[in-house]
Amino acid sequence: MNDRIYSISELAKEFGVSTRTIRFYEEKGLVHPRREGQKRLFSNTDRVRIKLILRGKRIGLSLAECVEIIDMYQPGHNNEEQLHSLIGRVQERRAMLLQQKQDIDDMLARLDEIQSLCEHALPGVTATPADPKTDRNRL
Amino acid sequence: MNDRIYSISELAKEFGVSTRTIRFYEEKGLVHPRREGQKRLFSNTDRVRIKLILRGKRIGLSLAECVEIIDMYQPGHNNEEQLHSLIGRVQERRAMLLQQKQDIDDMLARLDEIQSLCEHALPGVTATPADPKTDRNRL
DNA sequence: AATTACGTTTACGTTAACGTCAACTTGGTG
DNA sequence: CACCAAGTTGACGTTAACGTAAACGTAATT
Repeated sequence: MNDRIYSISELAKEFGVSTRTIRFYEEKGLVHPRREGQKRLFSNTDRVRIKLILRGKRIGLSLAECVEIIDMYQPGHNNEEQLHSLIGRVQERRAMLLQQKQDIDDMLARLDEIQSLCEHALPGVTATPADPKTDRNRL
Repeated sequence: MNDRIYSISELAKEFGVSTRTIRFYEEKGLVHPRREGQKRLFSNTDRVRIKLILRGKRIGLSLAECVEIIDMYQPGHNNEEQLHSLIGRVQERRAMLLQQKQDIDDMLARLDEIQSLCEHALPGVTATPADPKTDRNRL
């Protein structure tokens, strides 16, 4: 059941953040490590939450927004009224994410243009051989 | 050639930001409105730049990062050395954007799960009839 | 006993991206 | 003219998300 425990520096290293950051997340109630004396003991649940937070941050969500999404479905809180409002929030989020994907595609298109301009302006056209896995110009 | 001029409040309204925000963007050198006495006169170029900035912000870029992308290709600055480093930066950006798309897809998947859980927990399963244009569960 | 590694708390500092407010100018309108 | 709407320039305030530094605890190693 992957019930390892993790030290703070272990997680900090795994995710490439400072220990200060993780302590900050605890202050904000984003994770709830147990204590052994003073030492924090992080569960795998905590670890996953951190992972989700960082994923949210990468797409520009605030910490508050990350938590909102992470904690959206708390089983037990299942009153019919609440479920419907939850579905509403899910829909809103979905719309925002789709907008973001559109924005990203627009930017990728711009980058393609720029790169193309660069390569035309270069003497020996040294176009990287186009890795088929990532080539956005392929058919 | 779409060479209208725009007032600050006109642009503020169009993009749903405050005039303060636009003045702030000028302070930071993101736009360069001409002046008629004191009044700022925004060109269509300025308008497009603001649009691009807001697009960048939606996906979590800082203003500095937005400018970096917007101003990436300045024709004239075309020294071979610089073109290559520019292509490098373009590649980095592309990688980040692809990572973001992945993150967004992961989140959309989570949202799908949550919604599914909600709907199963509801008495009359009132699943919205699934618009085929946006239904992420379709085959 | 001293050093090293890892951890802790407390507290103040920092940066970005604006918001807010006050005091002023300018261009029309009744 | 009196007045209002829209604009201007400072200048200070604010929030989020950490960074940084000081001063200390604990456990293992030398």
